Amino acid sequence: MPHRHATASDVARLAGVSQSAVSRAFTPGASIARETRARVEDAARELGYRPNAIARSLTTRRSRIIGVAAAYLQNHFYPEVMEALSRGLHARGYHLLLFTPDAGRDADPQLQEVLSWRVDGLILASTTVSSALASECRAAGIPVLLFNRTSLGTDVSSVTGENLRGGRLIAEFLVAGGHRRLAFLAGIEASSTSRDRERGFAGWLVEHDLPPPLREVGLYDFDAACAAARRLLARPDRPDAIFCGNDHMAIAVAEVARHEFGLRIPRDLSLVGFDDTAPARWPSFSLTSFAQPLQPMVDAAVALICEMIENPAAPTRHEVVHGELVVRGSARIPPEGCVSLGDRLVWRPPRDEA
Amino acid sequence: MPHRHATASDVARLAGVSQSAVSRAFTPGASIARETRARVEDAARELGYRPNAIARSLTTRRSRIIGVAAAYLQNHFYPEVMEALSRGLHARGYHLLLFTPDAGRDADPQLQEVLSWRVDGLILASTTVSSALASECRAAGIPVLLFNRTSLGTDVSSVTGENLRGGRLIAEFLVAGGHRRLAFLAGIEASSTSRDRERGFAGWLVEHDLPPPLREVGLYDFDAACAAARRLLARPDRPDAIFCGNDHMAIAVAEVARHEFGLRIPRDLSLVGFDDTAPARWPSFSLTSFAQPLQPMVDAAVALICEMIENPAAPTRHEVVHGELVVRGSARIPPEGCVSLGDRLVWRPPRDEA
DNA sequence: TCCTGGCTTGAATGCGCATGCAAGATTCAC
DNA sequence: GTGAATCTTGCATGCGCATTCAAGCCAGGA
Repeated sequence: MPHRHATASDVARLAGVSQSAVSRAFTPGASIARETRARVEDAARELGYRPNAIARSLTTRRSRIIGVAAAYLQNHFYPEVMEALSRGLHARGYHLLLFTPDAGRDADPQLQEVLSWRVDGLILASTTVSSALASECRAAGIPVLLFNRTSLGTDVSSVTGENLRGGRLIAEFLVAGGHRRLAFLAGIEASSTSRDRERGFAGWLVEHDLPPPLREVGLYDFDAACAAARRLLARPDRPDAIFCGNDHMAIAVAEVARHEFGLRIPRDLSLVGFDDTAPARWPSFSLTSFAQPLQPMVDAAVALICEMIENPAAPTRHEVVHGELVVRGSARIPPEGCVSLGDRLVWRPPRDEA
Repeated sequence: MPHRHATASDVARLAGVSQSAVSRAFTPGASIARETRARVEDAARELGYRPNAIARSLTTRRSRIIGVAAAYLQNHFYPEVMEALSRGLHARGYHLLLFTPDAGRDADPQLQEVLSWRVDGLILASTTVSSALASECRAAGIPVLLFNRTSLGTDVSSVTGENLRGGRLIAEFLVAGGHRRLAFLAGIEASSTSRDRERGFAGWLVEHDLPPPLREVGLYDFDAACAAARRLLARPDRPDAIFCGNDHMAIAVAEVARHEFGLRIPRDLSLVGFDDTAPARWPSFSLTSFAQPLQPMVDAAVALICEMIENPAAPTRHEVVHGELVVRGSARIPPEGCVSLGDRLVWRPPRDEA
């Protein structure tokens, strides 16, 4: 019953041309007479013909598919990334093969399958690859791009936000706000984002002869972050400001602080997040957060992966996309340094005119 | 520089067998001697061979790819659906080609491209197809499944939650809680979910000789829902209970009610949502919401699309997955009818023992 | 008129794999 | 020990398309 799909040969027969002509009619820039193309297009329309992307990929050896990994879609940040990525890649003629690795470890197992599709490139959001697989990809000429992660031992290109600077800035911001009992809520410890944010945060404090922050691990998970918040807030030397590794965890901490400990934010506790996701803007949270600008990051990723596809021999690159500390109501606001930027309030260290 | 991928012939040469043997070694159930398979596997390992999925698809005429559309990823519900779908399809050996149609209209334009990949099936979440394309798909033998939507004029299979019953139940719940000035916040008016929820809600009221609810449109969009909430709450005959077409909008309404109108929930205003997404469980919202059980819905969708692939001639089906009204703190709780179910409190109409 | 060069076109080929077919190898029953 | 049944195997072919190559066509210059 299911009608077979029309093939180029079917169209050729109807149009009275060769199969090659049909192929040329659907290949931009191919050598074909205007009139012939029109005849082919008519016939194609009549038969409902669309070139078979699979067959095309087989001969051209380019699939025009990008494998995209996204674990951790619970974090509002990533769905938005997916959507933007999808649009960006589409605009360049690529399709998007989605897979969801298990959170917290590298994407190897699922990656293997995706590689059998001879994807033109690989974008890994919130995951990493093993070095072994990364070099296998390099040998096979398949560009790999880490999004919002970098890889330690392995030389893989990446697009990230300013994790290090963000961490430093937040330390300075909280200290400028008068806080001295600081804490950091780490995400997944193996993740470069969590490490860099912490390194920036703790590093700035050390450099300024301030005690290192308290520390708990929230695994970038809501429930784990709640548990970490309970431990942190139950301490006799309860911190008066917490920098949370991302907004998702910051919201968890806010909930626990308010509803379980009866704390007022920011009077009793300042909270700063990272990512500036949609819920951060909801008045209930009004979260001060370091913004990773989504669209620029995605644009950079799309541009970079396309360059890598065109020139697989190019050296790896690490793009860092500039962000801002967006000031809202969840953390005490220092007396100076706030600047309005567009419709947002951002914070710049007062000594710094930049 | 990029090493070419090893092919079945390369492996065959190394293993001293024919290319057919290699193919059989990678085809479960094929007729091949245990020892031959071992030899092939060794050679394959040595060369880093993986069967080329594109070539395989070309010959088998099955791509083992499912096209998945997801607009509206802002709503927490859909990222979770994507993740579950990805896992479910993966478990059955399918891959997932993602595309993101423009919200609020049918997925036709992008669908055309996806069809050129000869996908084995199509799952559309929060979108629909035009009847024209739907019948084209049927003619081509490509199963189409709507997820969380149904299609009016067109005969396309679907998996939905109990939109109609949910709407009725919520009406009954709010009336049992003593409310009389009810309002409904619609999503996208063309969407079947919004229509069905409203039909259930308003229908129950009419049947019980109660006045129809006030009505505003929030387009399933946060900002639009905020604006709708402002209009609703500024009325002289302000409603004392609002049923919001989904949680995403309910949160918008909660924010406006609290932070712009100074209302207390549920003392001044009861709020009920739909979907029971993660934020509904956050204490700040503690949203009473009709749960569309994610995993059962996704399981049903995966099972259904697989059946449709195996039997393309089967008649269309409309699966409705049973849900519950989860009672939390955002709406006044009727004196009776609450039942605890697992770790949740759900509401059953008191007269009804089911 | 003849030749040159630019456009178009079709035939032929191959991308990498699965599979029908027939031949060869092996096993089993008798 | 023999014939039949069962397993394995390689050969050949085709999936639908892009692309190379050579041939055909036409316009323009000599």
